[in-house]
Parts: sequence; C-alpha cells; structure tokens
Amino acid sequence: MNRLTDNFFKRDVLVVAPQMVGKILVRRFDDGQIVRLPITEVEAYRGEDDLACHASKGRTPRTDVMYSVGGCAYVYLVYGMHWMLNIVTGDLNSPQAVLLRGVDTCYGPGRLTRLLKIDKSFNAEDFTVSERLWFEQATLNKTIDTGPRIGVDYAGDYWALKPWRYWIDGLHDMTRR
DNA sequence: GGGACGATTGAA
DNA sequence: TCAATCGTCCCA
Repeated sequence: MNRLTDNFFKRDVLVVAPQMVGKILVRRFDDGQIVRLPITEVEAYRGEDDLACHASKGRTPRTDVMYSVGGCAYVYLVYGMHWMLNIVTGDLNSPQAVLLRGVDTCYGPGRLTRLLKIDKSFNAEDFTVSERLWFEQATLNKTIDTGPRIGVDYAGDYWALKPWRYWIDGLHDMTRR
C-alpha cells in the first residue's frame, strides 16, 4: 500500500534524495516474510559532470542502468565484497541515483544490503512493480541534516564537498567510529 | 592478459 | 591503521 510510483522517481535526484529520508524500504523475502524499514540516510549522485558519480566515466555496461528512467535499482559491488543499493532517478538519459546508506536499526550501505539479502540479481529491479523490493510513502516529522558524501575524496574538493548527503537530524554520530 | 582502484567493513 | 576481495575499466 502507498507504494511510491514512477512520477516520484522521475524528478531530479537533488529533489528525490532528501525526500527518500523517512520513506519506507520494503523487502519481501522468498519465504514470504516482509520487512519494512524507515530510511535514515541517503546520498545523491548526479550526472556525468559529477566526478563522484560512476556516470562521470561515461556509459559502460555497469553504469548503463543509471541512464534509464527513474524508478529502478542500480546495484554494484565495491571493494570486492559489499553490494551498494541505489535508486535510479530523473529522466531517460540523465544518469542519477540515490545511494541508500542507512535504515532504522542498520547503518551502513554494505550492512544494509547484507541484512536485506540484496545482490547483483536486484540490478535494474523495477521498484514500481517489484514483488520483492519497493518503497512506501511515509510522513517524516523530523528535520533533515545535510553534509558531504562519504568516501568520494577521489572526486576532488569541488564535488566531494557538495552537501549531497542527507540524514535524519540527530543520527549523525552513527557515521564515525 | 595485466594492473590499478574502489559510493566499505570489521578487526588489530 | 589495515587487510580483505573481486568486478570493472583502461592499457598493451
């Protein structure tokens, strides 16, 4: 119920990303069990100009899905062991995505996918029709804080320092150890 | 075919 | 502070 539709995801990533905070990530496992987790932290990756975005390397087999219309998943492996779950946003041929970095009871993009058993098979999954992974509407009655994205220093100060990371105010401390 | 490099994590 | 670990991309 209240599943987010394509019109929600078709907008610019800088509009969609902050609105993802507080929305409900829903995972239906093979055994039928359904888990609903409010999103607590995300990051925006925006277009070929954004040197922190994988699309800055151009359209490749890996980044191809980012060029599709908003509403599907972009899943890839980092450091040879962690799956990253992204939501593709924007129009056709405008490569953008929202990285899911945290949900209630689980902080960290890699821990999140391990908890929910998300892997390469979810790449290009259509969130508007999927039976195993989608998002639901929810009202957030808390404020959102912003800051630089994590782990993208290679992109240089101009892009790495953009405040394109969004989280529920007060949960900031979970990020450092 | 070879090599460099991660949108991270957990342990030392 | 450091290693784990492998898909992706670039160059030869």
